[in-house]
Amino acid sequence: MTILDSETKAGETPEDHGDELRLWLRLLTCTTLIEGEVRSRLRERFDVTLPRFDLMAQLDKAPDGMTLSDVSKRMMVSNGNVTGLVERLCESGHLDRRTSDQDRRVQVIRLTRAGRAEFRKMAAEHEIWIADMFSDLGEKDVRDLMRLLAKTKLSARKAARSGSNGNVR
Amino acid sequence: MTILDSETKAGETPEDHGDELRLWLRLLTCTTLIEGEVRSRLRERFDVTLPRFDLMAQLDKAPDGMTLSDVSKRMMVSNGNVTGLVERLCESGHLDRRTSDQDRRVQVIRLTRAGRAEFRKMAAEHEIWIADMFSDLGEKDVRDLMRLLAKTKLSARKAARSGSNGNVR
DNA sequence: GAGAGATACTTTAGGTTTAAAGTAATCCAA
DNA sequence: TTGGATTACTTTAAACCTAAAGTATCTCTC
Repeated sequence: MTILDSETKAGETPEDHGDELRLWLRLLTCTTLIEGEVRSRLRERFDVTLPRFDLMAQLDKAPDGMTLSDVSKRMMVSNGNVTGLVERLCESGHLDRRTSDQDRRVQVIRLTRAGRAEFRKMAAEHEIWIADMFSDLGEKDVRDLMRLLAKTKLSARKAARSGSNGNVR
Repeated sequence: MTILDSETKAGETPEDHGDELRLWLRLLTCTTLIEGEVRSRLRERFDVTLPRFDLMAQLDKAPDGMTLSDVSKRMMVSNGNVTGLVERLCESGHLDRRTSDQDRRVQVIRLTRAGRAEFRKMAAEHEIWIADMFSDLGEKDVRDLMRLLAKTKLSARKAARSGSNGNVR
């Protein structure tokens, strides 16, 4: 469809990256919008913060527990952040934490019975909220978005890897 | 393409919202990934935080300045947050702040000459980073994503409006 | 089995963020 | 024109978050 790629004659002129920037801003807006709404509903409805909910969501998918490092990687947050979150959730009785037998550096955390029950209750409503937010999208829209975002994720991850260290070009 | 819509016989059974939930998680992952990368590059390359950069980006688009409320709405963050950010950016000489003549409650902020120059320098690189992150997407992918995210934004905003107050159903 | 390096986690300092309460200025209706 | 409501911003307390430095433990090589 494109008549002529505007960048065919090498990188002389400063290339136009406006489209990608606008796309990024739109992506960010969508996420911020939804995240903010979820955050405020979690607080109003269950008096829980989003990070706590997210952490519990990770643990709910791991009946045998996770190490703090696992959580940190999955949630894409720093180690120190997880330490604090876990501490508070243990104190409130949602989480159980114990040192691994095999490796005394490792802390294994898991949801307590009560923590799991509370999470399940929240998750059920949460899922409806999310469905509501996306309700104007058709089935094909959802499929397309899934595909395009998967592609985006791969693209971004590649750029992140090559950009932060090796620095090609 | 769908043989039979699984939800044709009314809302008896708990409907399946798994697709939307997965879509939301993927959207969140993409944003977190890119945001984290941008954050770390801004720090390494320019020793500036992402919120500061975002605020300056808003001001760069408003040569006549903005009120704190404007900024707060645009950035979708709380008022108190903006107060602190602005304070630090004024102190470092990037921003200029003065009380409106018409309305003494209002603070108008704008980039200083130095602040604008520094922002432009950062923005130029930032734009390349973003383009890089999306570089595996074709032109059509970008167009499609723009369209679908616009639709998502409208859908989410509608749900947010009806959900937080009116509470239909 | 001793030491170098890696790994898992914690601590620290500083910045960001929110919700909620507080202050000051403006608006508006009786 | 006066008093109540609204608006713009600030302050406060608590949580979140990161990067960087620190501690404890493990692994691996010789």
